[in-house]
Amino acid sequence: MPDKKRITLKDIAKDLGISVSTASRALNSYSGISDDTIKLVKDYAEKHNYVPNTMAVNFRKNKTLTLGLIVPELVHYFFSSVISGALAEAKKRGYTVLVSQTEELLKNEIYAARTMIASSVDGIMISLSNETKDGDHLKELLEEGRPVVQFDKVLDDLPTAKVIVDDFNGAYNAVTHLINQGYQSIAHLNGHQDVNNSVERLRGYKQALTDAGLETKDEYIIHCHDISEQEGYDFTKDLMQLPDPPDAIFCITDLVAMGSMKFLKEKEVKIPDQVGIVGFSNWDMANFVTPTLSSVDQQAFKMGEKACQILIDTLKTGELGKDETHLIPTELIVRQSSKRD
Amino acid sequence: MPDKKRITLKDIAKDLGISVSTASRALNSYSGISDDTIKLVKDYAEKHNYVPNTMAVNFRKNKTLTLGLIVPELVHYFFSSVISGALAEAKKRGYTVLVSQTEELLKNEIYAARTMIASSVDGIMISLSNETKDGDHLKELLEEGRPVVQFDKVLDDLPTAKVIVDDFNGAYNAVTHLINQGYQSIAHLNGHQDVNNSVERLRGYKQALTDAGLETKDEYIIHCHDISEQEGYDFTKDLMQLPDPPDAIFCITDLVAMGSMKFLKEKEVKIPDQVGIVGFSNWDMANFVTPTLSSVDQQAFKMGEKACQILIDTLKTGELGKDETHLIPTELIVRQSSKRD
DNA sequence: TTCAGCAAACTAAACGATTCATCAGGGGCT
DNA sequence: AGCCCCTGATGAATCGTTTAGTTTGCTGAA
Repeated sequence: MPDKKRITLKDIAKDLGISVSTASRALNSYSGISDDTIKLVKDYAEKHNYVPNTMAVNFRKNKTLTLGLIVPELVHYFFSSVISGALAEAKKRGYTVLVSQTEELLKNEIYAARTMIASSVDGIMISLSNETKDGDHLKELLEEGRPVVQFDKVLDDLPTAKVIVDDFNGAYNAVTHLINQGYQSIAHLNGHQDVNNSVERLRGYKQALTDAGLETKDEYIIHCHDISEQEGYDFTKDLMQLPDPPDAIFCITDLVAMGSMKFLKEKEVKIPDQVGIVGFSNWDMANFVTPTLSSVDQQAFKMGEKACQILIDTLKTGELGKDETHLIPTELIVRQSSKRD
Repeated sequence: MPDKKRITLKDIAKDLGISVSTASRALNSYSGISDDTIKLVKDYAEKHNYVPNTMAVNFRKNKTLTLGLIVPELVHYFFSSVISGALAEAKKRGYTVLVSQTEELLKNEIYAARTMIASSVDGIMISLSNETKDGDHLKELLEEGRPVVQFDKVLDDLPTAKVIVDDFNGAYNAVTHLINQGYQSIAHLNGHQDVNNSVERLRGYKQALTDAGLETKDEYIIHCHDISEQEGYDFTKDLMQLPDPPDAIFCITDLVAMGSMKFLKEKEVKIPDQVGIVGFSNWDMANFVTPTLSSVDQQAFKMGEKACQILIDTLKTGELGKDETHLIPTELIVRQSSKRD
């Protein structure tokens, strides 16, 4: 059992014949310490490989330099990218990150929030589960003075900073692109109308059509329930059986787009010649399907970065985050599935 | 600024007219406290929502109930699954997890290890970066008595517990499956021979051929450098231009398999009729390519679980982990790309 | 010469929980 | 009655660091 005991401030002080407080101040470059002493202590610390005991520091300062990050699903291109961005920003600013996933269950989310409190993180970033309808468990954090930043799936009436994807413009640009490619009858596989993202994307879709002088048809707008590949398949089938089938489909998600393309390929409908497809999310698989799938990139990495940045800024200024919403711009990635010229 | 001050043991003691130590012992169900007092204290704590200050406990006990987890790449199906498994196990046993990624760079790995030490995690799980050739930065942890568990990409001569995929049997089963499907000339797109996984998979490939009485041909074994889709494409082209081209390809990775299939589809070679393909990793995209890709699932979730379990067991027993290697069995997922009957 | 002023160092308290060593009091035993 | 032992409770030390408050000693001005 190695357990090589770490050297402490006390050891330094004793060996150098100074007091513990002097050693502490010297290392932290506090005022009221001579340059000589500072050098002396720093050299000694360096040489003896002094590492301050973080637990003691945390305890004393009542800060941990640790942030909590709660996501619904970890094995997910979008969320792992968000985490990646948050980790990068946190690292840059000297913080570490405690990660937890809820599997889209409220009870896990509450548990995670409690755990974060217990681990005394300085603040948290969270993307809410689908089940979450109120934020009592987050209020507990706020009441303790630990700031919260919501991202992606947020609760509007919870007074915290929020970072969300610019779904409206993402959808708007995607549909406008389809129009520019010459598609005339564009359908939209949308999601639940009680989910914000779905609402915004639908709004963007409609606005793009309107702005281009195209009419919106109700039968071209279908709402998925569980946003699965199967639904993409089934609803595309429905769409293509309409008396006046669409010549392009804007899908709420790449997964739905996969199902959509699967059906079309089975029926030997040519993509993009006969029907154009654009997805949303830009999963890595968009590159690997045939034809490759055009998609709206949500810049998840940037979202993680931004959320983390806001959180740390809040911690630094000491103000308990303002209730501001930040939009992350999307980027349309055009691939084969929608390029007709 | 809310900052509702938490109640402390001292408060409880004062209000109840007992000593702090009695309160502490009562809450921790120590011996030598009457049942009456225990009930009294527990009820009071419950009522006033007492939460022990974790930082103080950590400090006092020199334990954090926090584990470190270091992976090369977070945005990656395999690694995010590992993390997911580790988080699940950690949660089950009351631990939290600090996550960090190295982007396959040694310098980041060293930094991450340092950060973990500084954050005083109780122990860490790590999958090494490609650049890592020695484990000095991990020895620092071991010397502090913090156990380390290596997984996936490991350094054999570092005396820690290791959890790795059973690459040999995974490859063996994949190739045997191809043989059973009637393929006779099976090629293998392998990786670097200084990476353990590659060596093992190659060994499994050869053994399967030998056991089936088939001969191994050198020109059927190609070593990729960066294991990319492009390489899969290029090397498959090379293979198919041989005077005696293979009728099946076992690819070191799904990504390589993607490239392989891309080439074959472009040349209108029928998969699986003319050429069978099996990949390794079972990425989610294996389900979305056409035809769907047979692949060896590495059970990443289980690997994370196992690594975490070993780590926590080590912590509980207090022994600094034995140098044992645990193999995680693989599972062959047969899809269209290799099913000929 | 004396003392205000200041820099540099020190002492000690504090953070909140755990735990070792101690103590009071009561019951049982001789 | 005197002694021991046991139970239930207490006091105080401790973990390593930070920091408020104080002391020391020196310089330079009155």
